[in-house]
Amino acid sequence: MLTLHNTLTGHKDAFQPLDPQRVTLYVCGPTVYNYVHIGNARPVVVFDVLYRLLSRLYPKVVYARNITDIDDKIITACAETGEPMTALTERFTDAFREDMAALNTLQPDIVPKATDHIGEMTAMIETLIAKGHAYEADGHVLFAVESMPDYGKLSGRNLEDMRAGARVEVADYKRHPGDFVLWKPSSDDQPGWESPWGRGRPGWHIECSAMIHKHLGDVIDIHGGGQDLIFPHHENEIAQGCCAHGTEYVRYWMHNGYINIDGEKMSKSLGNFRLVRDLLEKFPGEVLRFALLSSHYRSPLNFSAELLEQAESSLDSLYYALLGRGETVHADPDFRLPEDHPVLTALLDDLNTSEAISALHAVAARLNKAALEEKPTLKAELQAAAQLLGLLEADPSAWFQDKKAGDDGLDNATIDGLVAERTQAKKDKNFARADEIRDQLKDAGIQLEDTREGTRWTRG
RNA sequence: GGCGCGGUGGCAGAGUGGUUAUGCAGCGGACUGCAACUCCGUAUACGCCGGUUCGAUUCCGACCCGCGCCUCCA
Repeated sequence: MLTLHNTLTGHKDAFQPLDPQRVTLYVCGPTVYNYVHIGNARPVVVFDVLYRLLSRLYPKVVYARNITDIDDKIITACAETGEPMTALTERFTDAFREDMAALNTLQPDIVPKATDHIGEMTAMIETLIAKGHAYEADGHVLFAVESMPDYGKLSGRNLEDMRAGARVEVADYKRHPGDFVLWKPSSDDQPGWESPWGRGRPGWHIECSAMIHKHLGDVIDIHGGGQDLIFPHHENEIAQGCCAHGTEYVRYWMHNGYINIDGEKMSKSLGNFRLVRDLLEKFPGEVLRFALLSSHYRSPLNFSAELLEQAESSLDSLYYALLGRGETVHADPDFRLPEDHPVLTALLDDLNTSEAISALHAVAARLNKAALEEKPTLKAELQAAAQLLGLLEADPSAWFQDKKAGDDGLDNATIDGLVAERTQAKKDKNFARADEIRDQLKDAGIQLEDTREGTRWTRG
């Protein structure tokens, strides 16, 4: 049984899909005005694991993750670069797709773009106005939070507190300080679309509600995102979705914790972010993925070079188990991971990825110790279990040989030649020459290992 | 001010009312021509103070410290 921590209830709940034949998952995607940082990547990787898990448990999972390609930050970025909006957003959408692919995440089934859904958004806004949940004022359309009795239920706040705690100047056309924009007017130099309220553009929250409604339905099973989206974004989505369609909108809300740098939240506004793109220059994507999964998704994760180095060492040891001691082992193609496998049960417990990784190491240890005839099954077990986490999908020898190719200035053929020369030297008991070659390669970052089946080499 | 989260061994990081987390790094040993990999063994821990209990890192209360949201943000 799968249990998930639901922000709405505040504790772990048994997951019961509305329709077990069609589980629906929506995750908030990026606003494409910049390259994404590792904090943006965390929910993508976390919910990728959830997607893999759900796909094992249910016959059909529909996973959607949006692209926000209209937003004031985008307009600002365009003004700075002088680039047309679609050129800029397409550039960063492509970059996002590439970066996430490098982290070995699966493509969602649906990747809707906000600008393709302006019609759905205006239709939803009209519904909200018709039902008395929204009003037009000063060229804007605003959601009236007081029209919704349980507004604030996700983030645990009430309207009185919000009025008292308002830290920003409230626009005078708002009936209540908590009222939020559904549609706002665009000036002539800003991107905009014709609407019943004049030329304008959508507010931030409406796109997700409209796209969920169109692609997934009136009610979805799981909606995920970063903790900072709980308020106001997801609270307002609930308001829109519930009030427009008279449903509960989302049944399970899941939120991942932040990534910190030196104990402080990593964010674009603080300027202490690490771009995925830059990190990929130094570490394989799988190392970044492993680091992101090394702690529980709801805990803060302190990001550092040491974290990545430890992740790489740990991942190496798992790949070493697959690589073996020189013997040739083919994974058993008929192996199927049992329902009570420790890696699976760890993930079923609210995605306990650190425990799952621990269980992975236990399988690797058994594989390392196993008799040759037991290795095909254990190798298949390790790969099948790791697949749930999106790990260990590379060829083991390619993992070691290719991961830092180019750093040492040696191509694989040259290395193979030196290794062959050393093997001959060893045969001739010329250990001085053999060690000289090994030291030379070691200085270039290449380790040699003598196995029963011959010498093999690894980078990094 | 309102709401919420967390403080675990050198580092990362799970978990539990009594029994080894796990990984990385360290130390000792086996293997090896020497190494590497692997295996075996091993040290170091649960913020502080009370309470409940036969027994608490795990439950309860107070305190200290750190962090987050309340405003764009994964």
